[in-house]
Amino acid sequence: SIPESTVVFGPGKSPENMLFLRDGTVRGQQVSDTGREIVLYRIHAGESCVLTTACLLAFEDYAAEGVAETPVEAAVVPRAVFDDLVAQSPSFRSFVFAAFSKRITDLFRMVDEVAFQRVDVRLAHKLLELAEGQTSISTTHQKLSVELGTAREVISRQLQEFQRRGWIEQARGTVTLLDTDALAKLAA
Amino acid sequence: SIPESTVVFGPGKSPENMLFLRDGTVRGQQVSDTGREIVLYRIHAGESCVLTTACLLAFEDYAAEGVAETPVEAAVVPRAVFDDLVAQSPSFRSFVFAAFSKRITDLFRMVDEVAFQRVDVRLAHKLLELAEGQTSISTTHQKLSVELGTAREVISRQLQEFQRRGWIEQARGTVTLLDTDALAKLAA
DNA sequence: GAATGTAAGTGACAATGTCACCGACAAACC
DNA sequence: GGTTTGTCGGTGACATTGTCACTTACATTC
Repeated sequence: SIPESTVVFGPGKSPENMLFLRDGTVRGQQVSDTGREIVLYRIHAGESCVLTTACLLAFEDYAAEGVAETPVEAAVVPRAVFDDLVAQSPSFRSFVFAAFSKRITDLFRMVDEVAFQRVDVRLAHKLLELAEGQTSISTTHQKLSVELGTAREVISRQLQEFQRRGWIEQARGTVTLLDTDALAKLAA
Repeated sequence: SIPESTVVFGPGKSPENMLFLRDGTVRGQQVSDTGREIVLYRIHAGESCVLTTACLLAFEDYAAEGVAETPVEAAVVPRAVFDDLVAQSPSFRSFVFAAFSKRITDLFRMVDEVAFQRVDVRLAHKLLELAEGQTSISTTHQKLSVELGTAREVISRQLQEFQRRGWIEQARGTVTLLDTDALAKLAA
C-alpha cells in the first residue's frame, strides 16, 4: 500500500522491484531544466509500472518521476521472478509486450500533440477527458498547464476565451462545462 | 536486402516479421494532419526494428513510418521464432528489453526537447550531431526542419542568425561549421 | 538559351511563451 | 472581529515561434 502523493520512482529513487497496480493511479511526469513540467502518461489498476521503471534503471540520469495520484495498492515483483515469468508464461509475455507497446504509442501521440497541435484544441480535449461525462472539473489553471506542458498564463487566456464564447464557466479551482458539443467540435 | 528510401513499416504496411539490422539505418518519423513531419528516432546496425513494428501492429491506426535511410541489410525473424527466443534465451531477453528501454527513454527526451527547448539550442545541437566531427553538412533547410519538427522558415531564420554571428557558412544544400565551440556553448 | 523544379529569402501576421507584476480569495492566526 | 499568509487567477509588454503568401536564386534538363 502506498499513500497518495508518494514518489514511486524518480531521480535517485530507482526501485529494485517491479510494481503491478491493483488499485489507484500513478502519474508519470517530467520536469525540465526551465522548471516547466508535463504529464507523460498515467498507469491505472491492472496495468504495470514495470516498464518505465525498468527503463529508467538502465538510463539513470533522468528527470522523470512517477507519483501516486491516489492511494495505491500494488503487487511487488522482484526482478528475478519477473524474468522467470517472462521466460515461462506466454500470456505474461504478451501482457508485458502489450504494456510496452501501449507506452510507446502513447509517447508517439504525445510528441505529435506537443509538436503539432494547437493549445486550444488540446485544452478542449483535456477538459472533456477530465470531465468524464460530468459537467464540473476540480482543477487549477496550473494543473492544466502541467497536463499540456504549457504555461499557466496560456491556460488562463484560453479558458477566458472559452468562457467568452459561453462554452464554460469558471470559479476558483473549478471549471464547469456548459457546451460540451462545442468543445468536442474544437477538439476534433 | 532493402534499397534506400524503402518504407519498412508505415500506415497500411505492417510487416509480419521482425527486422534486426545488420547494416544501414532506418529512420522512424511521423507525419501530422497539418503536413508537418518530425524524426522520432533512428535504428542503426546491431539494433532491432522489432519494437515499434510490434507496437504498431497492436495499434493500427497510426501515422508513423520507418524509412530506410541507407541501403539496409537486415535479418528477418518470424514472430514465432522471436517468441521462442524471448522464452529461451536470457541474453536475447535482455537485448529486447534494453531496446525497448532505449526507445522509451529516447521518446521521453524527444517530448522534453519539443516541449521545452528553444529552437536555436536544438538546431545547434543537431548541426553538431550531423557534422560528426566534420565541418561540412549536406542537407537542406527543409530536412533540418523535419529533424526538429519545426517549419522550414524557422530554420532559415536561425541559420541566418548563426551566419550573421560568423558561426556557420551556407551554400545551397550545405552548411559549413566555422565555430563549433560557439555552437556547442549554445547547445549546452 | 529556355523551361522546370528545388532551395532559400522575406515580410506580415497569428499563436504561444516569458516576465513581472497585481488583485482576489480562503484558511489560519491573533 | 481584523490580520497575515499562501494559493489562484488576471494582465500587459514583449520575445519567440509558426503560418502564409509570395519572391528570388540556383541547377538540371530539354
